[in-house]
Amino acid sequence: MARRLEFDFYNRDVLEVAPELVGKTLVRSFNDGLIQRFIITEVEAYRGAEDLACHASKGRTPRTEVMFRSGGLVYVYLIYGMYWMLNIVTGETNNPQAVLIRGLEDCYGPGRLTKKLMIGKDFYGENLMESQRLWVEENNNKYNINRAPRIGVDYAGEFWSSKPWRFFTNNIK
DNA sequence: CGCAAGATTGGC
DNA sequence: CCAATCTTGCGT
Repeated sequence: MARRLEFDFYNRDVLEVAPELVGKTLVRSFNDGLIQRFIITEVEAYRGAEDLACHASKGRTPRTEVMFRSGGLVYVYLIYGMYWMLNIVTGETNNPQAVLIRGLEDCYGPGRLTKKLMIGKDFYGENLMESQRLWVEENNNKYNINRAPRIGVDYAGEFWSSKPWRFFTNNIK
């Protein structure tokens, strides 16, 4: 079994953490003992209060509060009344950042993968360094990383929506 | 307190 | 192309 990623991995700038999360293994453990592992294939970085595409640009609210904490926690929110978005908080305290998990091997789409992994509201604030039901493991295989603009953030204006803060690999399906 | 919009998806 | 579906943040 591979090593679980710890605090020092997450507590860095999101632009360092996000591309390194691609190729790592997301692990979901269920009550009945079933454990599922998926390689992360696509992510997006949301970086600080100044990033108008980042929810934290709205300030510290009940929803965005967890992003203001230190790295390694989970930020989940409901979009379009239907889909839960899974994010991993990064960076130091009071520097609101998060990585949106957009794709896993065999499962593309941020709304689809949370449905598949049964991740919802009750994962808000989950500690990936201690959780018994969700964490990320090291993966020593190397994958090439591609960069592209983030998806669905035109509302933030071209300056922010054009930043190449989506990271993905095509080594894996 | 009302309301418009949303880090999406699947169906027509 | 567009409806679904409901939380959130902001304006009144």
